[in-house]
Amino acid sequence: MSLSKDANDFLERCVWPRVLTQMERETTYHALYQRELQTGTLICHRQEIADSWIGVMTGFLRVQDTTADGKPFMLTGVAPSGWIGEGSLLKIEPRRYEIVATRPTKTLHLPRATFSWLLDRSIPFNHFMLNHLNERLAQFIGMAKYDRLFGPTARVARGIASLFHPVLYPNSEPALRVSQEELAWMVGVSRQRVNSAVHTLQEEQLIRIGYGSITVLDLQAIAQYV
DNA sequence: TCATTAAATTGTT
DNA sequence: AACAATTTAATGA
Repeated sequence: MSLSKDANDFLERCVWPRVLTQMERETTYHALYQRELQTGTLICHRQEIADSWIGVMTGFLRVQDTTADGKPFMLTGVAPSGWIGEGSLLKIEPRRYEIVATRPTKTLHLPRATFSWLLDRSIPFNHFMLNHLNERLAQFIGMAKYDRLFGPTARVARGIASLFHPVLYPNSEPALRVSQEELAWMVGVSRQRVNSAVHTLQEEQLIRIGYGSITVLDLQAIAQYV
């Protein structure tokens, strides 16, 4: 079976393969395939039936929809080590959103057939999936709350915290490659506001700003920032 | 390895 | 939104 070394390293960092039996893991790994996307590539189109569960090895994905007047707006971002699209696999209906790579990105895909096969036979996989969905739900609820109650700096903090979510993105590296522009899209504020927000957060020793990257120094404080 | 250049990103108005 | 400054990545001697 011919997964790249990158893919194997990536899978070792993921949680769900660990809950499978040896046999299930082998079958699953055999079905996985890899894609490399250039900046701006649409990986999932709106209205199409989802055909795979998508893991981000490197890069960054933007999940977006468009408003009535045609302006795209970002729903969330997917950082490396995150998986997206399970919601569209659990039902058979057209996607309501589209997914775009915001930079060169490597993805790993688990085909729908294999995904369903795991759901049908593995209780541990179902437990993983429930937990995964629950964490994502909590994330969206948190986002809605912050949008209504707190100012832009807190929302930026919320956005950063969500990308460092230990369950959704079990990343080993402390630094995340995300530009301030990507953060701005994600949180729904201007890039200028993100710029000033990250400087405020840096002064408070909560994060460190890098060129095209953010390092979280105190995840606990970032997640609760008001 | 170093210097040069282009591209990306940040910082500021 | 526009512009300048800065950092990185790529290229070639």
